[in-house]
Amino acid sequence: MSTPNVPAYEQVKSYVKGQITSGAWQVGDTVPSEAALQQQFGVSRMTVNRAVKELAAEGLVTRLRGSGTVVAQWHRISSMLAVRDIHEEVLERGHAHTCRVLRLEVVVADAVLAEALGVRVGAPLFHSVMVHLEDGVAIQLENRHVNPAVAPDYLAVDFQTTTPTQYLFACAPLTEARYSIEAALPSAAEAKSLGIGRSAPCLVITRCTVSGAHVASQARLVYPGTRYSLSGNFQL
Amino acid sequence: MSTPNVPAYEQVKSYVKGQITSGAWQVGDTVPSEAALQQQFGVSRMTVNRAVKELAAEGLVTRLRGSGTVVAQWHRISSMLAVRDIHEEVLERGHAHTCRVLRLEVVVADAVLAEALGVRVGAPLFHSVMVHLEDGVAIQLENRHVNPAVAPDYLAVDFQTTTPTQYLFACAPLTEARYSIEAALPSAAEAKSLGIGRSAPCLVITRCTVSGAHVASQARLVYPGTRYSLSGNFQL
DNA sequence: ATAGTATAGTTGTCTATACAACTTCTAGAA
DNA sequence: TTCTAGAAGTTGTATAGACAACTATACTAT
Repeated sequence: MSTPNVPAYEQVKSYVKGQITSGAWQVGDTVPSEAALQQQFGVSRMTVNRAVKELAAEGLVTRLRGSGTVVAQWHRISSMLAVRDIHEEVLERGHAHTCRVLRLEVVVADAVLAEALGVRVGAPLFHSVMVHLEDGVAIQLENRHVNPAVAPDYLAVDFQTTTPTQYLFACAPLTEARYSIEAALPSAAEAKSLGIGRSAPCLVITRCTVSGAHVASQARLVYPGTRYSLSGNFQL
Repeated sequence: MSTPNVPAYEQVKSYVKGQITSGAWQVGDTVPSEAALQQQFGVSRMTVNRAVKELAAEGLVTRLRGSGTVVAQWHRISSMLAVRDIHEEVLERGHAHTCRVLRLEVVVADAVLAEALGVRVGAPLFHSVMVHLEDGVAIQLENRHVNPAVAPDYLAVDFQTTTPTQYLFACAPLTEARYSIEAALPSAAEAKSLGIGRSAPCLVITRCTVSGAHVASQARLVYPGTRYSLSGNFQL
């Protein structure tokens, strides 16, 4: 090791990464074999293996047993897009988060809800509608249906101190989540609750969370487009 | 190894993952140490280390040297959200992708563009506006400014066969990308080009790609909300 | 010429060991 | 009681070696 502070495998990673990002190694080019890198850096094969394996996990290279390693086609333009708990997000910006509960009730599952939550038509479901405010400004309307089998005490939760997401996490471990993001206009009720016009475009996130064999809940999150945007970045 | 086909480290991973998703180990609980798991499974410590290290990379557990491993506080319902090349996305759905180029020209950088692309005010920039169609239906309007230093031949590209993203990838390796997603109404020109009304909400993705020292390009991608949605899912 | 076989090269996994870096707890000293 | 030093426990990194699984190539026999 030349520099004791930087691990050897990181040095190998940096080297390979540098060759790729500089354009020296083009897409489809073969990356030196582990044996070659081992000689070049004077480290053990396991160390080289770790370096290249991690690069493969990051999507920079593609490995094929018996064949070799090549520079990958798409350095994932896909990136981690965090859809986080609104409470934490607001707090992290150093602002105050408050919540106004508009509805908290038991409803009967219609065909659509029954299908989505995996219950029988006519089965009872918990339903909550609340507005989340950041420094007094409404930034999210949360319309949620909850499976009573997963969170039997949902109606008794104090949503001033606990968000539905937090409570559901505590009730049952999450095993799967599906979501979609689209642009849409708010319904009349949603517009009124958010204090925006009916023609104001909104980001609508629909999220369905699964816990084991049960669908835990389905949520429709409406964000006024003028007050909220998702952002992310991607490096290397 | 009980089953020769499944690697030992995968068995350890499955075990730990199962304990977490079943709720047996709650958030904050300590995960058995590598030495304990080593004894339990009768494998070497390196194998256990790989298993738990990968779980940490996946975000299921948090590790702290000297202290131990605990079940992670994953309020990050984060997931890979793929913002992909429109061409491939349409082809993958088995549909036909066509493209209508509306503008392809040289413009002079104003203050905003100069700042975004890291060039001087007044410097020349390439500007393209095109509509992408899926089976003849407009699904994306792409408004892009390109740094000539990165892609000097941008104006000569045949965008019927090559998308700007593909061409820019070929020109210069991507090192960084920033993007944001918001809901907005289209401008009059955008609405006309997409064949939608001015009051139709749209998903707007703004993306800035960096290649080495240069900002390669900045793009504004407008998707009609009624025809497009981003979706993803997250497991385990 | 073609098909099958052997061989070299490459990656995937696993072991046993070693040391370093860090945290936590405990026992002893002030 | 309070502080400090040390011991024990835990994770991070690295090594040398081994075998398995797979690919690609070259060679041989038909």
